[in-house]
Amino acid sequence: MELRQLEAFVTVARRTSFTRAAGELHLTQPAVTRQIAALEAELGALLFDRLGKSIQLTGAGETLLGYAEHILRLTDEAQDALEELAAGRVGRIAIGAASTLATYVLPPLLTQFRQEHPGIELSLRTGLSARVRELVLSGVVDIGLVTTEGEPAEQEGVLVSESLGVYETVLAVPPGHKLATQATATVTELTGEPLLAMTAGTNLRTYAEHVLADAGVAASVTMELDSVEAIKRMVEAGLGVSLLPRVAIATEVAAGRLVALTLTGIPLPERHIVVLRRRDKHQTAPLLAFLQATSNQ
Amino acid sequence: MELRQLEAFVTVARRTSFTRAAGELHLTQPAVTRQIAALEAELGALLFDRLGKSIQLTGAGETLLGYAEHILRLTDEAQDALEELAAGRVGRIAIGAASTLATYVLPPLLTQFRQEHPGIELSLRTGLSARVRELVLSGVVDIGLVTTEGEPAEQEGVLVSESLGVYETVLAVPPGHKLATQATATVTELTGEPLLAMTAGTNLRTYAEHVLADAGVAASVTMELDSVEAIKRMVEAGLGVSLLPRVAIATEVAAGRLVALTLTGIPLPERHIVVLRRRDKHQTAPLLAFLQATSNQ
DNA sequence: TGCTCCCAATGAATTGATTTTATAGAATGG
DNA sequence: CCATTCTATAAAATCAATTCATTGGGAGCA
Repeated sequence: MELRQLEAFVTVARRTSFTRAAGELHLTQPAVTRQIAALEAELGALLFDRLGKSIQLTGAGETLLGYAEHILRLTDEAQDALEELAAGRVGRIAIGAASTLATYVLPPLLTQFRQEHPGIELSLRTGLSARVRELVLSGVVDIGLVTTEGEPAEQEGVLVSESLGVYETVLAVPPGHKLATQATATVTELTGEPLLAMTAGTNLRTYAEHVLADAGVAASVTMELDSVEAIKRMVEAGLGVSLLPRVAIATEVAAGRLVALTLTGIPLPERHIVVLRRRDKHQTAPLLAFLQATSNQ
Repeated sequence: MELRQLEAFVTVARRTSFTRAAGELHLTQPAVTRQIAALEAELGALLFDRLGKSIQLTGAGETLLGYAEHILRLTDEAQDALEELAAGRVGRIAIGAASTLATYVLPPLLTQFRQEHPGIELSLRTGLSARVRELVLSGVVDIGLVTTEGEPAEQEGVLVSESLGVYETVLAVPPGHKLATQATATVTELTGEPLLAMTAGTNLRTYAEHVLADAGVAASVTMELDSVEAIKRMVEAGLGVSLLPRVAIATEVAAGRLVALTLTGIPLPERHIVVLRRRDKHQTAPLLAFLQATSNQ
């Protein structure tokens, strides 16, 4: 059974004539005759009674006709659905993102994207940057948003990277702090300051320790927390200062609850916000739209 | 899009491998690759991301997979349905029958047939024998049950005939009648008897008149009715006698309410109960079962 | 009855599509 | 880095479908 044969069959049944069906199908009459004959042979059933000049569906033919019309309608629907996908009107994007980015960068981005592309489903998985990289590699997510040490390699293995900008770490102090009037701060100015930090093992903590060590500053970590949000509240409460991503405190800075000081004289390479994807994974229309939205941010 | 391609696609998707799918389909791997490639080209969409060693359905692939599985399930169902038909477990027989036969011959036949073949729908159209013949010719009914004058021709044009037996016309008299003790009667014995007859124009009336005329008997038609049932009631009531088909009074004879006398010395050829069908119309399994049931009667 | 028209079926040749064989190219896993 | 294990591709062979030309059979009409 082939769709071509079913189409011929349905046409013959509708026009009650092999010859007329042939015309409609842009075929010759023998071709149609043979397709029906092939169907009949395979199904082991006569589909038409050949009553001399006219033909008539048999019971088997009527039964098959119902199925054939259903099947052909489904093929049309399938094609329509794929066109919708190709046009980017519907679809699905699976995003993997490092936790900080998922919390502070993605929400406004996704909100806007969802408004502009209401037909596209979004799914989000979060994790450490290394884990996100694995998700992209295995194809579980279409793209990953991670942070990197230094300028990302354009391409490594099957992965393609594109930087969305610098992922700046700033010094967060409460408005009343003695450094709060400055726009910038050197790492050495942190000497003696009570420092709030993420738990050991996180990217942020590792980076902070590197920064301090490379500058020869022996800062005292007075409190260790497992949540950026918690650290922010502590700093606001005047319990100390902290090195935090600029994107993580943008809201508090705008509201005047925190002050962000750009760190100068940092010996480490700048970190970047990077979009990651497999080179060999097809970029669907929705994905392209999303990538464009992130770039324009 | 062809079913062969969809089958290949579904297999590849299920086994997540062109090579394994090829084995399952009893094809080589390049053949499968080409079928998928053809699908992708026609649909204008990538169906799988080729991630080096492994492959993964794209969004378009997932969309198509749903349709493809649905479509393939329908083709299986269609084949099953046609097998049911071929096996004669389901089906439909359209029967045309002359009115008398429909009333007195068919009911017990159909009752039994329905019990033995509960899956087969039966439809019945009645009419004069000539009309039934037209219905068979035009293919509106699968077979016709008619009465004929004389032995039916085995084949005339596209019609095939088979006699089911003699359609005997007998003399119906009430139990107390003077002829009621005889088993047979000659036509001349009808002289002077009050005769009840069908309305002019019916086959039965025409036949009765021929019988009487050819025997030189001038019988008086005392009452003309348009229903065999009515005539039977009148004869039972002693209002006269009548020439009726034996099959039409079998019940009353068995119950002792009427007596049937075989007519002897009839100059006309015997009438037959005949099954009529188009030679070029396929005999389905249900139809064959029905024909066999009628023959065994 | 015979004639013509019209339709489907068939045979042979051709065209077209699919499959196989053999091989290349690419990525993974040790 | 090498061996392995995938998919992709090129060319030849096989298989299937289409066309052209023709036959056969029923229907309509004189």
